[in-house]
Amino acid sequence: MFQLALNYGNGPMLLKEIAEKEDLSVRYLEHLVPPLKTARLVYSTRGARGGYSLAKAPTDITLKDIIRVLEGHLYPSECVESPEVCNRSRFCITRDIWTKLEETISTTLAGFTLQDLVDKYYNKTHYEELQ
Amino acid sequence: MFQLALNYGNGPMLLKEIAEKEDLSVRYLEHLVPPLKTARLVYSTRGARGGYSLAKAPTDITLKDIIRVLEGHLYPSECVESPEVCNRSRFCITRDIWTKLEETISTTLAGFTLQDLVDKYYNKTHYEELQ
DNA sequence: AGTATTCCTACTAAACTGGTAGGAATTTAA
DNA sequence: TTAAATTCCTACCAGTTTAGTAGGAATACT
Repeated sequence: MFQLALNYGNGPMLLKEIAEKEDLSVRYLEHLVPPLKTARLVYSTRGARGGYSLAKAPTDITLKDIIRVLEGHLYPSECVESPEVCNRSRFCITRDIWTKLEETISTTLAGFTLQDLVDKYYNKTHYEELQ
Repeated sequence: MFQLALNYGNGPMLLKEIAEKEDLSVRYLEHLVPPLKTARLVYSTRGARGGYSLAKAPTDITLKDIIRVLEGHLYPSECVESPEVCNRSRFCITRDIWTKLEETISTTLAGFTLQDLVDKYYNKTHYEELQ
């Protein structure tokens, strides 16, 4: 998603390019794509000259959006979302803590957009050029 | 640890009691104890009339202490602590985010002590009595 | 028609999680 | 001194998750 953000506005990007730049296999990346499409964070064009693009501006995609889609949840324990998995949920003190923890994780990740990463990236590059 | 905190000041507590109150097996609890001892969060007395006690006051044990001991770490990716696991660490933007995330998780958990849980517990119980 | 590329489904190997099991060591108490 | 209670140590195990690989179908451009 970071590579797509870097490429935003320049047409579709190939998995092959992303694979090279991020040192991952195309086969693996293919696996990550479907949920991102369902969540309408990216769209694809098939066939030759195809590829992937972000479906929204990098300013409008938070890391929370992405991680929720790729990892499924942000809580440290299932019981936060589904109290019924444990019959102690009703009065469990620890569960209150897990809930709090999910909130801060959630807030932290929602605080970063893809654009922030892009900006960081250019700052870092710039910084290293000055060394 | 919560049960030990509830029992703090009343001598050693049996794993059997904890197992009953938390609906876990003694066999499983036995597994959790050694790291807690090494970290000097609890101490034990063996043999008949033995059991476990907190090694410090509940006010002096944070949830971060406990979870670090039982779960080993708080970061979402190994690279936060060990940059060498990935040769992209040096310039990886995502790693900066994982580091930030670990910080907020860490801070949140360090913000709760066992005594806070005990207090919450009594408040809840009290609240339910009023229903 | 051929090539490039996404898309779909199945498979797999290693690690992790949440346990169970057997039995030795230690302490108290009758 | 023996029996009972309990922690302690080591080994094992089964299900789930993670991080992939693999084959080949569908689609679109040239």
